[in-house]
Amino acid sequence: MSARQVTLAEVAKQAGVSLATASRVLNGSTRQVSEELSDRVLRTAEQLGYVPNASAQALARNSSSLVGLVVHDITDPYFSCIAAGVTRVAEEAGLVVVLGTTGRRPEREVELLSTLRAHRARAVVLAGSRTTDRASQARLAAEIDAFTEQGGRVACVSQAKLGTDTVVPGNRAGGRALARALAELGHRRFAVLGGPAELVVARDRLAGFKAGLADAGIAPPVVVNGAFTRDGGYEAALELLASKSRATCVFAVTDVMAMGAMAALRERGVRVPEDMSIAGFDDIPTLRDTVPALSTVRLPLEEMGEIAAGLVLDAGGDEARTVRVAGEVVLRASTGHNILATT
Amino acid sequence: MSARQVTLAEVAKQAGVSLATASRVLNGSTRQVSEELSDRVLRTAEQLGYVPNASAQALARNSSSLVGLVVHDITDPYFSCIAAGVTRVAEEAGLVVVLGTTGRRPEREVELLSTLRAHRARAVVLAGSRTTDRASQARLAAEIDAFTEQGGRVACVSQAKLGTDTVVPGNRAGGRALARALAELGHRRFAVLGGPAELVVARDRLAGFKAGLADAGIAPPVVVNGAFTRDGGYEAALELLASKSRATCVFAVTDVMAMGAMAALRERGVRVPEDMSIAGFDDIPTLRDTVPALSTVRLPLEEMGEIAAGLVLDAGGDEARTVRVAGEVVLRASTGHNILATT
DNA sequence: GCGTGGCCGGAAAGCGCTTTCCAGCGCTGC
DNA sequence: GCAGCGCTGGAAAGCGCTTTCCGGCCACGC
Repeated sequence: MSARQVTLAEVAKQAGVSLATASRVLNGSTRQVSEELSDRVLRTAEQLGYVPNASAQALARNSSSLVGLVVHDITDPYFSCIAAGVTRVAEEAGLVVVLGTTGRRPEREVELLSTLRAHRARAVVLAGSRTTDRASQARLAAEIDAFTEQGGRVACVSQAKLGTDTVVPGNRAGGRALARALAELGHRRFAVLGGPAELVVARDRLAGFKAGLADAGIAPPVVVNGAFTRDGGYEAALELLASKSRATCVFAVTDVMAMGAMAALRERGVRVPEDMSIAGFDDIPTLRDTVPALSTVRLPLEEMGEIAAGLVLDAGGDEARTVRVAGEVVLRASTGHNILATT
Repeated sequence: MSARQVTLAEVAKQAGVSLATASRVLNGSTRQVSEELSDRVLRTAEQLGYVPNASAQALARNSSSLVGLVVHDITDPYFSCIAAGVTRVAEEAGLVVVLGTTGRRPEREVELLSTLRAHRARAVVLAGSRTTDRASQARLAAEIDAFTEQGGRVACVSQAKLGTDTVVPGNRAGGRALARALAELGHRRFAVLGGPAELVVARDRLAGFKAGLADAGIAPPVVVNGAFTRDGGYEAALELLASKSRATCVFAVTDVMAMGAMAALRERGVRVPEDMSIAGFDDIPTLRDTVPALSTVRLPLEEMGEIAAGLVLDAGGDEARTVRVAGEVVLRASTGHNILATT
């Protein structure tokens, strides 16, 4: 088996031209080749089923057609939406997407970046969330530097890294707007199911939410932290219930967490929104059909992926660009009016 | 900027050894190198921040560390779960996953395979569903042949392609078991929201379901075809309602379609399960918290991805292996007893 | 004491492609 | 009529690595 691969040399020989000519025909260099030879080469290439060896090209050109995409968990709809945006843009540009998953371990992010560097990836989109841990931050920054030094470009989604292009969702503003909208529904006592304390995204959303409450002259919320996952939301909600909090409305910093929280409430016989209103963040498409429909802050996730890919693919100047995308509050059935509203 | 990349040659020179020795140290060849030199090389490599050029390695070794993964839509939880399984196994094996999305266009699948071939990918997992269209089948088969000829391995999920390893979920058996289980709830008139007629997966599930009904002595279901997506389910359900079918239970061949269908029913004021029972297929984890909880046939999606990756990564013999994974009927709240059950 | 292996280092030949450089040729312009 | 230019084709030098092959060294055995 394993009929050896057709090489450019074979095509050239078969077509009776030099290696150089064949190469020029088959990849559109700046140089012209007469139509006759060009035709001949094209035809023989076709006939022999020639496929260029991407590694050899990458080596000779010193640049590959790989684009990295680093996410925590491709199963999480948040990331898969972003991934969809990134792949669409990359594929249109004729590039190939390398998917790396970190499982939320910072060191894995560094490893992946290093691997991507080994492959001379042209660019990489970091979609994971930034943590506040100093040490891993520093290692990541070093790796990013190495990557850019080598000529690669890096863009981040939602984590402003020094010197990289970034797509920044309005986490803070979204949280704030949501808090106000919920206050307008008459709620006065809030709880928040926050993500891990060290996650910047979670902190921003929480901070915005608190600010919004303050705007409305409402006391700060009870905050229960949990993992940034469905189960995290579930556990945090149970904890909240156990704490006998008197909150009438709970904000889960993520739709996925909100789903977990709703499951917990349901199990405990707490009705949504009658007994408790709940809101999330992200507006995950897959979850739009749930009952009761989840109030949330909509983020254009796929578009964010596209923007990130766009940033990272067109060279751009030297300085880091930042694209802000706004979140839009969407109130649905999971949040009701609080009839008991007092001052 | 762009401090040029550290090469093996530089490391070797700096360490005062030959290129060969440096290479042997830094990638564990069969040959031994004295501890002294080895240490020296390791140290300088570390010091200089040496990262091997993967393209050059791939070229020299004539094999890369890339594994392809082809899906229709990474946003679809079905695929993202499989993707998670594949990436986990691949990353453990020190390989890098290239993600390609087809947008359900068969020709795109062929293109991707060809790109993967150009990159000398070591293996590829095809997770897309097979269609019955002759022409695209043939082109795909040709491309697969070319890929394997070149030494790459191919595995498919749920589509038995000639000569490739395959992970086959029990679509037929699952559909059949589901039909029987629903019949036992007393339902006698069924409808099916089938996927596109040319999708083998959809057909198998439908065929199994029909067989199950036949087992129970029940008349064949009304079948409405729609796209293999949430919207497809939504549309199909509307169409079903418009047809004034008297079905008391509807089977959507996919959980995602079932979600769309439930949305349609809800909009039309049809209660689930009181007025209409509904069941899906796949048991998508993200959808497990929906209300009413969806009855379905559970497939171990991540595991299927892992198995596929495992098949494609360990060489195996020459003949195609097939691993069957069973679906498990899970009845939840979306299917109720049919109290009006007659014969 | 010398022949014979076994080991380890290094030189060098690729891997398949790109790209520079040079040679040849037909034109134009004076 | 010839210098000079622009254009096309080919030879060849890499790109950074792996791996074969060879040569030198040491240890061992007779």
